[in-house]
Amino acid sequence: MLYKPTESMPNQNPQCFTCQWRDRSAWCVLNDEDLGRLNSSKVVRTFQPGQNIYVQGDPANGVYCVESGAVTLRKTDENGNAMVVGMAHAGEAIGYRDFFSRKEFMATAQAVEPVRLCFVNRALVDALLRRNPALGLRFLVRISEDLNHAETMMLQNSTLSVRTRVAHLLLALKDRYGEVEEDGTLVIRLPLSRQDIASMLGTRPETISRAIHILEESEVAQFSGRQVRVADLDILLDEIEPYEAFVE
Amino acid sequence: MLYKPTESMPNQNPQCFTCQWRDRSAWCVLNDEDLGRLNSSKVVRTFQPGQNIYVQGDPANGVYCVESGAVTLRKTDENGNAMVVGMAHAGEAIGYRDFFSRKEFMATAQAVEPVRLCFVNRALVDALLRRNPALGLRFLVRISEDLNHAETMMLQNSTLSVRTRVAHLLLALKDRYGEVEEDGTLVIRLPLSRQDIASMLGTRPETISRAIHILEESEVAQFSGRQVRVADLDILLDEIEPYEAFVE
DNA sequence: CGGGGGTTTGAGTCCGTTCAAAATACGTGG
DNA sequence: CCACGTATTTTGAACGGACTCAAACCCCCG
Repeated sequence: MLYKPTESMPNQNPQCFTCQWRDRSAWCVLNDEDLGRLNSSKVVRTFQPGQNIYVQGDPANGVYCVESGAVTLRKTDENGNAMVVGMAHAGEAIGYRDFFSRKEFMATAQAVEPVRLCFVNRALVDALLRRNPALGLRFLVRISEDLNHAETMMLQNSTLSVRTRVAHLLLALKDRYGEVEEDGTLVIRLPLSRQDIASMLGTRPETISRAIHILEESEVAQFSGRQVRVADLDILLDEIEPYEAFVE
Repeated sequence: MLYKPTESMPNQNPQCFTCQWRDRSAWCVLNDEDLGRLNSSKVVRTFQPGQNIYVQGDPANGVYCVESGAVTLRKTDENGNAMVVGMAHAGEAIGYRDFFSRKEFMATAQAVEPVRLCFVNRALVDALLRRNPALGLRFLVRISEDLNHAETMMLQNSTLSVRTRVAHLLLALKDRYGEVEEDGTLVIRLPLSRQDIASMLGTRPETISRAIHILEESEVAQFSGRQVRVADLDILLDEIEPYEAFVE
């Protein structure tokens, strides 16, 4: 699978001032002067699907900011077990958790779509933090949300069936990767392979296949490759609310 | 079970300046003036085992700092499933994650030992953060470590057997709750009930009982109530390193 | 001595895993 | 454009670890 840079990445040298994510990213608190520093010091890099942006164990010498595409964050333990612990999409930063807590990355970031991102080195991040304390608070909010998300996933993984977890994942992906057709059908284009989905839900690819099979039999969703069609969103929602119509 | 306040909490009104955790807590970056503000505004509260310090859903209107005792952090989902997502011990802060990210607590904090802690209200935390940006960075490091820990637990819960997870937990608790006898035996006093251990490892109390039974049969550790005796630490370590002596 | 919550043990079941093979998708080279 | 080799996905069958339900046991306290 080859992607020509000119196709998916028309703008070869994006400017922070005109970045479409400027208002939503953590950097939005910067004034023009500091944004200028960021703009001139950042390094733009591109990655093809499957390529690693950084690897667990690498020195965490900066923060990355996704400009386009999607990224998985994968954690591996000493026995070689691996798991996708999160994703990052356009407009979001990655690597900041490790940047703040450790000297090295505690996860591997891998492109799942063609990715373009900006690298901000440690010296600059430190300088910006000193000049604008609000930036630190921004990251504080981000990481707090990440932590809440991680603990929510932990709870889900140990209390919910794989089938229900797949339903949860579909609902989480629908905002970013879904669109509604004229007849009301929700169509989601999965950014992840079955293997990655399995890894993300803490289970095996075979189990994901079976869960998908059951969801299709139950008329919840139709899968063909990475395309998912959900005719009735309410049926999908029923999957995650077991006791919905429970009347005392 | 009744605890007389005078027994476990001799010092009724601790001063931040003489706090034994002063150098280790996030507040260590404060200068004397700010520490004085903290000292005069903080509210000291005590809790008995089983009592809730705050409940999931409460407005997160401040940060708590554990002065003595131990606390569990328990998260509950909309179906009523609950899980212990973490613990906090003397010298550590709690509630800061929710304080920064949300308007309400995303977990319930419960005393598992008699607890004394200091409450710092939102206005003061905000003021201190403004006056000393380094305080924010301190919390940033803390939360980053929490996040790393949460993701590590996630990985463990979906790749390791309950038996191995119990071994991991013993090793994690030994630093704080263990002591070594003359003959080299490690004795750990568990701060948690079997129910809480199960909840912490994402499983059921019955499964914990069985895992403990097997660990005893395997001569890894002897359990009697909340006391655990580990004769040979290496045997316990073998539990968590499956491929230790693997030679190519 | 008699509750009552927590813990342990037992038996049966289920969900997810494992191992293996077949089917499908995909990128490459002819 | 089609044929081929490889990687991913799906399906099948058997196994196993953890769950559920239930009863017995314990220990702490009243």
